[in-house]
Amino acid sequence: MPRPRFAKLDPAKKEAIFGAALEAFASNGFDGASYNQIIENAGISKGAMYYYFDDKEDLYATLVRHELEEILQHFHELPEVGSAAEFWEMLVELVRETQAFVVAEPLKLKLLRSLMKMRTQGQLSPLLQDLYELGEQFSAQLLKQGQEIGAVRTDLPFELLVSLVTAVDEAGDCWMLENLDMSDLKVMGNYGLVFSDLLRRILAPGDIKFEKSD
Amino acid sequence: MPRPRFAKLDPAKKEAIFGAALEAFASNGFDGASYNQIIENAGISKGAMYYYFDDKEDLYATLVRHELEEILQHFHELPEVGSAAEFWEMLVELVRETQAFVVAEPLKLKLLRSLMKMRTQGQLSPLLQDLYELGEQFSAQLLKQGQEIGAVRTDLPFELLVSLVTAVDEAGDCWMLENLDMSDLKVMGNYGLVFSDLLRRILAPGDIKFEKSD
Amino acid sequence: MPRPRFAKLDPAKKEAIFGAALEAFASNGFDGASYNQIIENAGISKGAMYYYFDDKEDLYATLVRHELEEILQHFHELPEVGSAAEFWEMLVELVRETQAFVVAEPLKLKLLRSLMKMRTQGQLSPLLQDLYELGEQFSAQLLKQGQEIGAVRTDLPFELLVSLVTAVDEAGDCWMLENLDMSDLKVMGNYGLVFSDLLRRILAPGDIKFEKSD
Amino acid sequence: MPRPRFAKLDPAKKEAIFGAALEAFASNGFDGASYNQIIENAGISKGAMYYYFDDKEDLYATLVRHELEEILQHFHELPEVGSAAEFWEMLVELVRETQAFVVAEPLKLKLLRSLMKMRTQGQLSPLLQDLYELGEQFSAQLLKQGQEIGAVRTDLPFELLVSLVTAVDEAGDCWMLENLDMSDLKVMGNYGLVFSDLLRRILAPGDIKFEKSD
DNA sequence: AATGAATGAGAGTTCATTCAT
DNA sequence: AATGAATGAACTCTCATTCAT
Repeated sequence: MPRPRFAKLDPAKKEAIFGAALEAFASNGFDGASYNQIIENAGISKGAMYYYFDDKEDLYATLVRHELEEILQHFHELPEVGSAAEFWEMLVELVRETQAFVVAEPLKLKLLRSLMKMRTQGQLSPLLQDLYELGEQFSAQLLKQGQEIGAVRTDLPFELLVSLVTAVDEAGDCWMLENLDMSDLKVMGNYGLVFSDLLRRILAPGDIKFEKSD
Repeated sequence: MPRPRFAKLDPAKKEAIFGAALEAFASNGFDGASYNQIIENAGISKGAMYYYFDDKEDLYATLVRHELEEILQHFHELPEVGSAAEFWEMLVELVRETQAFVVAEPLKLKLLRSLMKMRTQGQLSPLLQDLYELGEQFSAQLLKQGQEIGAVRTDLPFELLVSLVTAVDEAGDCWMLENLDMSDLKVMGNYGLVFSDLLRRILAPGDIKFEKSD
Repeated sequence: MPRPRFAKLDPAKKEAIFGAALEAFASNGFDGASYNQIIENAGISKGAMYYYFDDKEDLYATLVRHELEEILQHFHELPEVGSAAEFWEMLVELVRETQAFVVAEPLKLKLLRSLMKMRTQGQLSPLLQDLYELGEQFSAQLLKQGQEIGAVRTDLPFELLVSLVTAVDEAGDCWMLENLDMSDLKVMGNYGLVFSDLLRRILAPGDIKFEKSD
Repeated sequence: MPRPRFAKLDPAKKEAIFGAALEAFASNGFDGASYNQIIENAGISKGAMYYYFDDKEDLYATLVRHELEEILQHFHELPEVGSAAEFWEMLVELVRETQAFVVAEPLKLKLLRSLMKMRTQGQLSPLLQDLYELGEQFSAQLLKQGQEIGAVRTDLPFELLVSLVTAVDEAGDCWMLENLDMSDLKVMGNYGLVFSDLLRRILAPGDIKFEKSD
C-alpha cells in the first residue's frame, strides 16, 4: 500500500500536490475532502495522481507522515533533563516552540488534528492507525521521560495521560488560533507559560496543594 | 433555517426519525451520515422529511438541540454552593453523573462530540454556531458560579477555561468508553474522583504548590 | 437486494429500460456492457435507474429473470407423456418451438447465454446463481421426466446430462443463427428433426447399436 | 496487427509475459483482464510491452496462437486408421489424452474457452476469427478423416458437426473440472470411454438403433 | 531498444434535494 | 399533509494507450 515513485518527482509538482492536499484535508477532513478537487487544484491529471498514490487514503497518509516527520525531527533531540525542575523548564520551551509552529502553520496543525478526529469516531484503517501511533509517540516519549525522573505522576493509566495532554494541547492551540491576534507575538509568548503550567498541573504527581492566592 | 411543524407530529414517528438520525450522525458525523439512509431507516417518505425539516442540517441541528436541552434540563438546578469546598464536592458529584450518562447513552455523547469536531475544523454555520454556544452554556454557568465564590481562577480568559474544561471532559469520556469494561461500574465510580481532581487542578486559582509525594 | 418499485412503472419506460439493457447485455455480456450507456439509451436519468434497481447486477438479474419466466411459462404445461416414444415425439415439438424462439428473439437468446458464460468462468454471485438454477430447472425437469419413463439414460451423472443438453442446444442455436437464412422457414423446420435426433442419440439409454447405413 | 519482434526475446521474459497473460486472460476473459495488471505482473515496463505487442488484443492473440500451436503439434501425427472400428478406438485414446491435458493445464483450457465465449457472443475481430478457425482445424481434420473412411456421418453440414464436437468437448471438460477430484485419476480414466461414446453417438452415420437395455 | 510518466475518458455508484401530484 | 419519482452533479477509481526521453 505504500506509494511508489512520488519521491523523485519535480519538487514543484510535489509541492503543488501536497499543497492542494493540505488545504483540502485540513479544511474538510479526510472524508470531507474531494479527491477530484485536490487533483484539479494540484494541476495534474487524474491518472497521474493514481500513478503516484494508490488512492485517496494513500495520499492522506503520505502527507500526514510527511508533516509528522518534519515535526518529530524538529523536536528530535530533546535536551536531557536530570531533575523535575529541568523537566518543567524544558516543557515551557517546548510549548513555546509548539505555539510558534501553530501560528506559523495552522493548516498543518489542522491536518494532524483531522487524524485525531478520525480516530475517536469510526475506526482507523491499519495504515492510519500506524500513523496515529507515530504521532502519539512524541508525547508518550516525553511523558515517559518525565515519569522516570519523577516529574510526572504514575498513578493514572499511561494512555489516559497521553490523551489528556493531547486534549489540552489541542484546546490551547485551537483557542490561540481563534482568539489571539497573531501579530501580537509578545502576548503569545506569555501563553507559553500559561499552557506549560496547565500541563504541569495535570501531570504533577501527588496530591496537589491548592492554596488560596487571594 | 429553523425547523417548522415537526413539533406536533406523532411521537412514535418523531422517535423513529430521531432514532435513525442519532444512530447515523453519531456513528458517521454530519458529513459522513447519509440523509437518504436516515430517511429510509426512519421509515418515512422523502417528501415528509423535507416537509418537517428544511434540509439535512436542519435535522441535525434539531436533534442536537433536543439532546442538549434534555441534558441541560437534567443538570438544571445545580445545588447552590457557598464555599469553594462545597463547589469541589459538587463537582465530584457532577462528574459522576456525567459519566453515568456517558455509559448509558454513548450514542448521544458521540452526537454531541460530532458538533465539537465540526467546530474545531471547518467552520460552523451560524445555525450550528448557536447550538455550540448553547452547549457551552452549561460549563460556562458552572465556571461562573465557581469564580463568584472564589473556587475558580480568574487569571485566564473565560473562554479559554471553557475550552479546557470541555477538552478534558471529552478526553475523559472518550478514554472511558474505550478502556473501561462498561459492566465494571465500581471501577468507573472511582474515576469520578480522578476526573474531578483533574478539573480542579486546572481550574484552581493561584500558584499551585506542587509538593513531592515520594 | 431485489428491485423495488420498478414494477408499477409506465410500461413504455419499462420497455425502454429493458430494451436498452437487453441490447447491451446481449451484445456485450454483463461485464462488457456499460451501465452508463444503458441508462443513456433508456433515456432516463442516472438517479432514476438507481431508484429502480440497486445496481447493475440487479438490473441484469431482473431482466434475465423476466425473460426466463416468459420462456418457462411458455413451456409450462408439457404434455404428459407415458412412453419413451411419446417422449421423443414431444421432444421434436419442443425443439421446433425453441428454434422458432431463437429465430424470433436472437437477442434474448444471447442474453440467456451470457449468464451461462459467466457461470463457467469466474464464479456467479448468489443472486445470479439462483437465476442460473432457475434456468436449468426446465431442462432438468424434462430430463427427470424422461428418466422416469425410461426414455433417458440413468448411467451418467444427472448434472452431466444437463450440461450436455445445454451445450448441444447452444451449439445448435448458434449454428442456426449463423448459417441459416432465417426467412427459409421450411429448411429450419427440418432441423427440428435433426436436433431432436441429436439429443436422443445423447440421451438414449443402453448401448447404442451403430448400424451401417451405406 | 501481427506481433512484431517478440520472437527474439529472452525466453525467461517471454515466459514471464505469457505466464501473466495466461493467468489473467484465463481467469477473467479478454475484456475482464486488465492489461495494466498483466504488464505489472510480467515485471516489464509499459513501453516494452507496447514495443512487443501492438495492443491488448495482439498479446491475447499471440498467446492463444502459441498455446493452440502447442496443442495442435501434440496431436499432429494422428495414427492412420483404415476402418471405422480403428477410428473409434483412436477417438477413445484421443479423448483420454485431451482429458489429461485438461487436468494438467486447466488455465490453458480456460484460455481457449475464453476465445469460444467471445465468438458466440459479440463479434470476433478478423484477427481473432482467424485464430478461432485455426482451433477448429484440428476437429475438422479429424472429422474429415472419419468421413473418408465412413465412420462419420455425412448427412449434416460439416460446420455443424464441428460445432457439435466442440460443444460436447467443452461441456465434458468443463464438467470434469468442476466435479472431479483431480487426484482421482482412475475415475477420470473411465470417463474417457464415456465421452468418446458420446461423440460416437453424435457422429455415427445412419439411423441409429435405440435398443432397450432393460 | 526500452523506459515510465502522463493522459483523460469512462467506469459504477451515492448524494442532497426538488416537485408534480 | 404528504408522497415518492426524478434529478444530475459529484464521488473514487481503472482503463488502454501515448510519447518524450
